Amino acid sequence: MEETAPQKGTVTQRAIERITAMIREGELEPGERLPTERELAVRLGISRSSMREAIRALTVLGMVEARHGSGIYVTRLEAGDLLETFGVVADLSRGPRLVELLEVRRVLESTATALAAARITPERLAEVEKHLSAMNATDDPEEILAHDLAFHREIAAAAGNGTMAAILEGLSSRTFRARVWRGYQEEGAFARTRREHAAIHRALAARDPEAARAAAAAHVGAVEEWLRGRLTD
Amino acid sequence: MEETAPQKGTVTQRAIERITAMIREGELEPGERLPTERELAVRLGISRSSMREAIRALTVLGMVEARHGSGIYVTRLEAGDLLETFGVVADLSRGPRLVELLEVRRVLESTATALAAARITPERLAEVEKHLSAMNATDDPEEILAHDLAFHREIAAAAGNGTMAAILEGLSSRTFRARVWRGYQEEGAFARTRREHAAIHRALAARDPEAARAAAAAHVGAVEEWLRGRLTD
DNA sequence: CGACGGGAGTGGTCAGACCACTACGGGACA
DNA sequence: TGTCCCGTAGTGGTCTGACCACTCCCGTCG
Repeated sequence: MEETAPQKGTVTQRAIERITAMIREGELEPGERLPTERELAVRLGISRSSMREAIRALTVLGMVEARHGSGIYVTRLEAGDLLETFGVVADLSRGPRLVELLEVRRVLESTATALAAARITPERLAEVEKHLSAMNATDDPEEILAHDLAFHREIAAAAGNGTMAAILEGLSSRTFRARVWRGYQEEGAFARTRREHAAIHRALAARDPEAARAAAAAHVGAVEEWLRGRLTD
Repeated sequence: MEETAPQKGTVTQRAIERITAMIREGELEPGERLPTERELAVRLGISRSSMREAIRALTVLGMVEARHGSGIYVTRLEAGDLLETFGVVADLSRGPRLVELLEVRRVLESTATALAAARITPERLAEVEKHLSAMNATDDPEEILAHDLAFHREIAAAAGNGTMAAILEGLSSRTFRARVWRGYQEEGAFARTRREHAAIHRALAARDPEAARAAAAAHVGAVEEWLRGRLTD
């Protein structure tokens, strides 16, 4: 029936796949600039509107970045770039799925903390200590949360697995932490959190992976348990 | 200087945020149909082209699904829908990051398998057995790979954490498995893989979480080690 | 030699038209 | 009376061409 082209799916979808393939096969290197929207549209034989939709899709996926007036560029294609969308899951989750997310975080965070205990450099450990003190030196919830995030981020980075760190980053997205943390801290969990952070830091300083794993698991597990209880009410 | 609207970011970006907010706040329920593209464009005071780009972005994020001729619908918003994009990381990763991905998978897969050992139902265990036998009964690599995937998928589902299962699904995306698996199996790892799968199954049947965790970790770890060695060549 | 100003080129937005497909209901038929 | 079919209204999908906002570079002027 058809003449030449199989024409499966929408033209935009095909454009997305074509460009994805070019990036995957290495025809387009990280940081490299793509042809213009107009040129890409001509090359693939589609309209500029459709091409723009494809570009938008790739932008959301973190594969590509558009700079107004300058051009479209391939990102560094690192885990952080590609996993930025991970945060939406955390943002849109409610009820039981928040517990699931914490469960995943407990598993990954404990592993990352254990790895960090074995690999962390003195400089980075100092950074961790900095955030720990800053966190204990203020009463402003916003500031506490910020240092709390930075504390764990530093540890995740020290674990040496960028992919794991990127996933953990997504699991701690601002709105997620704010939603869960608020209720947790309102019930006077400050002291407990402080003790747990101190325990994690001690394990890191002692270069004790097993203790670090246990401390991190307990830390996340505490929030997890609290949330579980709150859901059954 | 400005009159009324602060106008931060592009209009498309704002549209994405507006609709995301509507979904997050529950104004739009899962499965519900959105207003027309044309209507949404009018409501937010932007052109249809820009609105279409916003819709495309939300489609890629798995929050929304467009059906030609019918309308735009909010997805079920389950972990599987939202984490579909996770696969692109696996598809675009090369070299050291493949090892990182396997490291993450080892951690999550071992936990999921341990949970499954404690929770799996007889029916689901029968499914697992089915794929195990099917995998051992053929020589066609394609078929083996398919049953291999299904074997682990079934176990992940039995663990009862949909989010974890969705992440693992992304880590086993077709192209990823094909790329890594091919080289691994070509070196005669069939027998080894078979033994490891059998060990995992035994642990599940025995309802032994610790054994299951160890077997799964060893299974993924074997591939991980092989890949590590191949990268240093 | 350096600052600067303008123009070419890029992504961002808009408008309006038409195409492809779905869903639904009214009419023809058994 | 019931069933099937097909027309049609309405939806997403695509195209065109125009203009705007911004970046970057190069030639000019001080």
